[in-house]
Amino acid sequence: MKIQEKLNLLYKLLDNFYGDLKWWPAETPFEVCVGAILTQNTNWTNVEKAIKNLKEKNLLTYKKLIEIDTEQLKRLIKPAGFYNQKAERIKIFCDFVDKKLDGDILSLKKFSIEDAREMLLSLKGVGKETADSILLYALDFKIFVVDAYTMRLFKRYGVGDYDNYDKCQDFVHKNFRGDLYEYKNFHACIVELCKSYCKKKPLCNFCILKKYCNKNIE
DNA sequence: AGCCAGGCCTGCC
DNA sequence: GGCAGGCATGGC
Repeated sequence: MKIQEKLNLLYKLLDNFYGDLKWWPAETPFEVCVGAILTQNTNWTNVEKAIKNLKEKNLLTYKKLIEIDTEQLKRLIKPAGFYNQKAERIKIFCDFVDKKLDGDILSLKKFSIEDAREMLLSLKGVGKETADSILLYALDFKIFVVDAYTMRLFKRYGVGDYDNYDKCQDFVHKNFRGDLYEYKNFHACIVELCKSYCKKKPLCNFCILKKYCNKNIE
């Protein structure tokens, strides 16, 4: 089977297994952005606590987050870890929304995907995965989000051995026949699958899928 | 008790 | 342009 077919089949398997994971779990595009920064190298359950703290005080707008004292912001997002860096990154991001986007993150939709990505990447604290998560889940740009899970999974399934974000993303862009929703759910399924993957458990989701996969592919 | 989580920046080379 | 080291909390 061709690699391209294998990649598309992988998504079908995941979609059959998990269905619509309804990513990103957030009420507004702005919340997606804040969540994307907070979740950097951090368990999502910890991020939820931080988001909850912000919501309880009605602080989840760029204006409120610009106004708030940085030390107080640090206390509120503390559960998400790396709170010193993340507080600064959130401040920088909100400043960007205020000064460059006229207060509306959706203004980025006026730009080409390349330009919008460039603008996000220029912000300190926004790397490729964070930028792409914002582009895909907050702005509905059709771009594939790569992470460590993705490259690991692709290697294990034998659809390519990538150790490089751009090359892996490029591979998906060229070979995955999915619409916007499927781009969103593909990444979500990969994360969901890999989170539950454990070497010690013989019948974790990964193994079940792999068996299913082997049976139906080869 | 130790390892990991939905990364990114800096400072080296 | 690649790569270690630092950042910090909470769950298992």
